[in-house]
Amino acid sequence: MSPRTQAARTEATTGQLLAAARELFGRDGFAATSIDAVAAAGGVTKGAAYHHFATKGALFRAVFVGEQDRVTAELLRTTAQEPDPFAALRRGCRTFLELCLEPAFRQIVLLDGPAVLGWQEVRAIQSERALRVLADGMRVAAALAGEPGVDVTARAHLAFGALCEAGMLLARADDPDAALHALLAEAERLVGAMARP
Amino acid sequence: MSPRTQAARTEATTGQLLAAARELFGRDGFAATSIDAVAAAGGVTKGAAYHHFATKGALFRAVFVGEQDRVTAELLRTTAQEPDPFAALRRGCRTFLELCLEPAFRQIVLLDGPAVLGWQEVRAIQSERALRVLADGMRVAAALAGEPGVDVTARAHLAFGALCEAGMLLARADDPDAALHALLAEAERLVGAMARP
DNA sequence: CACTCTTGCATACTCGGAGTATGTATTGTC
DNA sequence: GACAATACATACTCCGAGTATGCAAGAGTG
Repeated sequence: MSPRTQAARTEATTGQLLAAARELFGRDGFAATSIDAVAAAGGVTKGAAYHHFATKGALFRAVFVGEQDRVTAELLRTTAQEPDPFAALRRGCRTFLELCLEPAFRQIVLLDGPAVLGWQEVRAIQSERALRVLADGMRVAAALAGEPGVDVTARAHLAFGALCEAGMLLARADDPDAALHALLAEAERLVGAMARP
Repeated sequence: MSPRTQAARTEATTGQLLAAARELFGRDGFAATSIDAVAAAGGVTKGAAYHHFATKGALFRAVFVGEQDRVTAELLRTTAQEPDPFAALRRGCRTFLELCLEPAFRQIVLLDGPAVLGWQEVRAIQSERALRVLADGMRVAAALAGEPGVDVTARAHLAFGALCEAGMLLARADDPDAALHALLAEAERLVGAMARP
């Protein structure tokens, strides 16, 4: 190997580990995935994993945050093109549900996340990410609908919970495409209703 | 001990185990609870536990089903007194959120359930219980609102997801009573909106 | 009411996986 | 170039899920 800087080594190793962890956690779930397996899949040993991540939960947390960042970026990207706040909310629903079509995303974000990290931790992570985007969107929409300055955090949470459930429901549908349309309609209805006074 | 019938012995032992399991799973979570601990708390040994429950997951499943039955019974009891379908739906929201005030209920039903049993299994269990009550209520309400025969399963799921999220949100509120009122208002709004065309 | 057969349960294991201790090589600093 | 710090590997410990086996106490049959 060519000599590299420490930062580069760390970057490379954690990158391998995170990629492998996202793969295995996403496919087999947190409980059924061992650190050894992740390390092996990442081309390193358990020692390396424990050098960079204090615990198995910490590794999972990093993967979880990565997924959250992905959703947030997607949400910001797709909704930015919608000038109308309500249209942006609907577009956000669609983006989120489309992400839920990935089994790994569902497993990590919707199933294991809360159980492994605790709800409080998950909430803290999401508050600055997807939930923030949703709440911001609802605030703008509420202002447009003639109810400015209202506190939308609770509404955003409820709507988010509904979206997560829709995502899981979508997963096991016989015809995902048809289900996506039906659930999307319901979700848009719901979010729209929540965003108005 | 006085000589007893086999059925009575089984009944007693599984009862002890389920009570202890509900206590420990509810307090420490599934992962942090060992079968040994449950058995000890129930006054028996691991052997007894594994005689009646094939696996740790099976024991958890039994506890989970017990909680689901509890919710369902409570929902049926409290909503039965409401003559108006919409009032019954609102009452159901209140009942559910009040149950969510119990930490053990949240831990078992909302946090660990999906991760341990898988979403599909959880859905199957709930479909004949709480979700059924909610869907039935929404069907009646939809019929009253002039949209009879509509398929409300998707809506019921979304509303249920929102309620679960509200339950978790309620848990960490500084003032649970005030939060209960605020969230209840939002939840009733949401369920009401979902139940109408 | 003997005699088996089955069921309920305890004790004694195996084994895999999370976390730790320690050694070694590589990089960064003076 | 010596010393420190960091990145990583190897070799453990230990706990807990699941298994094997043994035994005792109902339950069916003559």
